[in-house]
Amino acid sequence: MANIQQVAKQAGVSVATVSRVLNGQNKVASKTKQKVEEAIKELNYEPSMLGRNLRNSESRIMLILIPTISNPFYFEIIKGIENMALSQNYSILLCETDSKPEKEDIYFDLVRKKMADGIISMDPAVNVETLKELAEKYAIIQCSEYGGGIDIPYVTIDSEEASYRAVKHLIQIGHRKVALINTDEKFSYARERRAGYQRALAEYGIPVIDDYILYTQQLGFEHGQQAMKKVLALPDRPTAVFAVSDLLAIGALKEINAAGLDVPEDMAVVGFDKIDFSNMTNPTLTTIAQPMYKMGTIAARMLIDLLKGEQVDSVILEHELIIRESTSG
Amino acid sequence: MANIQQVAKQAGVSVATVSRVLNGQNKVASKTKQKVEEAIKELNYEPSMLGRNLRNSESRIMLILIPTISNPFYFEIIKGIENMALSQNYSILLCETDSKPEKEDIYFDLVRKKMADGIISMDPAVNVETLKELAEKYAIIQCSEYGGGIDIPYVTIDSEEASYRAVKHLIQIGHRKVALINTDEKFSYARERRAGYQRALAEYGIPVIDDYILYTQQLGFEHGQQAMKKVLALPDRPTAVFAVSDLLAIGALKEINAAGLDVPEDMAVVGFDKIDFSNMTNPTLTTIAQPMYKMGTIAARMLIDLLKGEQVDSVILEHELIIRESTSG
DNA sequence: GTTTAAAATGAAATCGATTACATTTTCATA
DNA sequence: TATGAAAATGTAATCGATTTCATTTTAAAC
Repeated sequence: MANIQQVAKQAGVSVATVSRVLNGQNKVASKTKQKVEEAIKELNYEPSMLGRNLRNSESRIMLILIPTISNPFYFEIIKGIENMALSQNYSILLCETDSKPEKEDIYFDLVRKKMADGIISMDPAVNVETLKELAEKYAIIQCSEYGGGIDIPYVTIDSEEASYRAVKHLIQIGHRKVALINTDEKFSYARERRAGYQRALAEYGIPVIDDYILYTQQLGFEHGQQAMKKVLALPDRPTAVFAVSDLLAIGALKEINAAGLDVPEDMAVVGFDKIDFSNMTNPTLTTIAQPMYKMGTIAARMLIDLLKGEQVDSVILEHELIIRESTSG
Repeated sequence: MANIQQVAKQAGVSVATVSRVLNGQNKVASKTKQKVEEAIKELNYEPSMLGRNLRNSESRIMLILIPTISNPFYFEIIKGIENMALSQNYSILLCETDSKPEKEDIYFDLVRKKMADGIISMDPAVNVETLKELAEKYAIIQCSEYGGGIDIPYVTIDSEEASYRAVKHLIQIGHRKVALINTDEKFSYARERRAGYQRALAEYGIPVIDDYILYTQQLGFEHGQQAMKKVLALPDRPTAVFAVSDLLAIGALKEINAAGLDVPEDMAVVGFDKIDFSNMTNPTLTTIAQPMYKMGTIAARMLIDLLKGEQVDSVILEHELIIRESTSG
């Protein structure tokens, strides 16, 4: 575990010269450079990030805030973030909040303590006040989710429009009784997706029936099952259902199967996110694809720019309706 | 962004005293302590991990090496690791290798550069030579996977026994033609699972048919589909299949459905891992449950102990056969 | 009021790098 | 050969904490 002093001694130069060789920018005579490189090799020297980071007042770590790692929705985004980060010599600290403020706080502290340089938040449940406050002093990007009305740069898709298209698709293939399985409207995307749902209905002159709109606490499989149970129990049963996440939709799928009904014959289903598993179910799931990998790379790029002190603007990416078996018998 | 000097000045004490208050162990007069705490509050001071880490020659970060984040198998393990790590003031750096040595190397470098204190490797494809070399200087734990014959502590289950039980279950419910969808036997667990498969067959006097053993490159859904295609095309078609991962099994399930066959009537299926999705398929999947959360906490505990310089022994955990619809009509 | 041991506190070194500034070397030119 | 600018290198401060060792303060015992 040699340090820069020892390398300098071994090469017969000063630490400044070794540092210059290490960082490459400054001009060092090629003969000197060679001596230093030999010394580095001989001593098996690896520069310590601890020293470098302290001196540079940075950690080269970005913190990724997600509610839970169990939702595959985040996979591709994380991959995108990771690859961009890696290419810029950043590492990522993956942090599950479980949507709990206490855990959130632990992670925010990491930034305050300079363990991480900035945050990419994908947690819709994040404490908006704290985030806002934090954003005044630290670099923060919101990814896929964003708290409305805060001045923190974000990258996301147009949820309202995506939802509108999903529901329009259902109407166009003949459905007029469309249920919506939504989550808590404290989340902006939930409000937007309901708005899109209503816009599609309105466009075709279909009245909104309150009983057709279900709310779940979370986006998981079981919540989809429970919501679907209620849908199936409705007196005037819908013929189609749009769930705001694939996991919800897959839960609904399972429940419909369990009730002995056929998808899409008796009940068409549309999900949201295009997670890997949406293609593994039987039938495969019609869903809205978000450009997740790209979203990840952009979020990471934005954070890095922010850290460099550059001006960063929010980005809205394209989405796509993927029609599969659950809406096309 | 106050530092310890400013706090000391504000409180009218030396930095040593502030440090002592911060770390709590040394005795500081309660009056002094109060002064310091007030100064900390007034200046909104947060100790910098950069300074602390340099001084302590540690990063308080552990590196988690996984082949890909796309396999839900790792979820619970990661959660286990994270919670244990958090409780001991460690953070985790999640690193996807994509089973590529180049990416692996980038992450190994993080340890060499003291960006991370140690490694929990869950990557069976990891370069064993490099790992062995690294283990001489750094703290490393193998989790769920382990390269045979290396002197690196691991936590895992008894794969041979688990596989034996899975196949025995199939035999006991009446199957004598059991296919095995395995992965590359360069992985120790693949060798062990084949051994367990053979032991079960042998115990019931069933000859091993080479054609019934399939090998896939990876553990993913598509690989399960492809392997199942081959199984279904066999002249003397098996009546049951044991896949060494749930994703493979789910791929197989899909393929069997696509062929118009019924599970478990025409083909019983057993998976391995008990990922969340194994309960969302139709039919639900019989599988081997590994105590993943526990495995994660133990791995983290072991790494922390290793970092403290303590002696650490390998651990083998219990597994459990979960019988569900795919083997019980 | 001394004496003395224990408790509290402080001064300064240290961890391992980077970098501003000072100094030395090189080398083209007069 | 002397000159001076440019290039190369070195010295030492710095980042922000912890900790050893020395010093001062406290308080108990006589």
